[in-house]
Amino acid sequence: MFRKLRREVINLLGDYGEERFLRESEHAELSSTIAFKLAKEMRKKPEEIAEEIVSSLEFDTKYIGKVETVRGYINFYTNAEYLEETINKILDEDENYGSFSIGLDKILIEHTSANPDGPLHIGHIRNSIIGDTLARLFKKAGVNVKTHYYVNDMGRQIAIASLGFRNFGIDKSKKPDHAIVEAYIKMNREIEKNPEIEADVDKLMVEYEMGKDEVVKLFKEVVNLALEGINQTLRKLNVYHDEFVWESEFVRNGYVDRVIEMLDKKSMLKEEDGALVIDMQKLGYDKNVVVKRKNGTTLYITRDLAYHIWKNENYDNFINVLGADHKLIGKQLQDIIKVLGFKPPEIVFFEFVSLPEGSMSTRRGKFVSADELIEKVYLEAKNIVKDRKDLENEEKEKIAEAVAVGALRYDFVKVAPEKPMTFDWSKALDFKRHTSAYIQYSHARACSILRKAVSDGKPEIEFSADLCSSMERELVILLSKFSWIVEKSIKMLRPNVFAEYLMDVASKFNDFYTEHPVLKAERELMMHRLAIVDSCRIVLRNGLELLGIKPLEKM
RNA sequence: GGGCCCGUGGCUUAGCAUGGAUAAAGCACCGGCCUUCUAAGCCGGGGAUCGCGGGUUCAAAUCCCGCCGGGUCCGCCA
Repeated sequence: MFRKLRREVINLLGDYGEERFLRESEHAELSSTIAFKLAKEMRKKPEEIAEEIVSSLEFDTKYIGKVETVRGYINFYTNAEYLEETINKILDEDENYGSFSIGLDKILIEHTSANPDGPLHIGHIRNSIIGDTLARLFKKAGVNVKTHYYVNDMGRQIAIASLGFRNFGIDKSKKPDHAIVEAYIKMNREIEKNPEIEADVDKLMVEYEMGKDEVVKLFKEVVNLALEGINQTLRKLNVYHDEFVWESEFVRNGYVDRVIEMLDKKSMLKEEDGALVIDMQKLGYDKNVVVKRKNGTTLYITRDLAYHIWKNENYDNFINVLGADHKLIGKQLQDIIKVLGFKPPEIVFFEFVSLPEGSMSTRRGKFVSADELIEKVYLEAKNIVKDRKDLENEEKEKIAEAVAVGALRYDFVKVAPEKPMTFDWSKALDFKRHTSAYIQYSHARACSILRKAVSDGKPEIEFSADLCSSMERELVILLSKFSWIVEKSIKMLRPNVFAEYLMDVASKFNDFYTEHPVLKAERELMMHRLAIVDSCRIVLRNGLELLGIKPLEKM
């Protein structure tokens, strides 16, 4: 609805309707600052220009109720019809409320893609949560979204993990990713003590690339075990991938050779110390990029280039979610893909999650695993509901689970991707304001009122704009912004924008809740307020689902 | 050394894309609100030279330049 309102304001302003001068503000639904911009060239005061613009407008509008000028600002306010249509649309569309079409056909989002050498840690899940939330937002915007986990099965890490697996075996009683990482850490220590083992690692990598049966079998076993564990963790977090694409596929299916041919045709290749490199100086970089080692094997970038050629052949748009440590290689990838005449991926970079004692390292076993975090948060949530007498045990467990996953997802999604985060247990275990529990709680409160209305035999609802208090009006306008915020989040590739919005809705709903008794109100007022409560419930529920958080009806 | 990112009350953040109206929240702290739809809630209070310095502008947390502090990258690793 708000998108419609914006369009109406833009059309009404005509030549003055440039989007960049339109603001959402606390003073009005929308205001334009165009008069300030024109003041200089027209050599007039902004106040006068604003007045002139407003008096020249030809009102033939549906949702604009009032236009005012205040010291140069042109302020637009909505009318009763806008409020009524908003509520009716929400109630009518229900689970589809907020859906719209942003005009993109299909998109591929690649995220998480952690090396399959151990469990996901809290840095990886920042990637997963940003990627999964973006995927949900794009779906809401009518885009056909597919998600990929790019499996780095050819890396040195995997060779080391495989070597560890072969030498020491694994503890089969443990979750497979945790078992693999033990072998991996142990093998790394072994290599530190005896650096000559590096040669075995190299040999293994060559053999895997050449496709030696026994080595392929070994790598696949290790990678599959790690992925099995990783996928269990992701499913707990409500993170889903449509496909797991293995790097080695691109070596085996000829794409890697094709990329090297293409690069050669563009005269981008040269030899350096027996290795094949891309001449990056041509693209303005200091150092060249090796695509084939002296021993004939390929590198990560070679396979990644091949993967992106494949993406170009199968999708129109693609987004990668990557840690900020990949900024350089990400930019190189984009530039090389462009030179080859293909479309580069858009990349969402997120900064690191560090521990208070410093950065994490899988190799040294210095990390907080996602599983450990989920478990601790779950136990804390369970501790809060344990004394409740109105809930069955099974229900308490479900609530604790949903609260735990929500707390985690919200903690990570609410922070802008470019901000570095330092992990803090006390904050992770907090369920007060500014957490998903607050939003879930608001939703549960709305459900509770509606449940009671039904059991009291007063289920009729009917919104009436005339009965709106100023607080209710504000709340309804906020509800009307749902799809607009989804659009904004997608355009900026910042899911935290949507997370913030939903918190606002919850907060305004709680304000409404304390100030406006619903079931004790007179019949008409009650029907009116029930309509607002139901609309809030729908917006909160749809919003939580967009964040991959389970809406709870009781908690 | 060079590139990129971050720096907003004691702590954690929003706002920065597209400059605009008294800088917005949470945690912590102090004080109030459960015979009334769930207190995982609500209300009130104190607390900010928006890292520092310059510039552009009628107007800068937001744009530009310099500096300081922190992070990160600059592998025939991924």
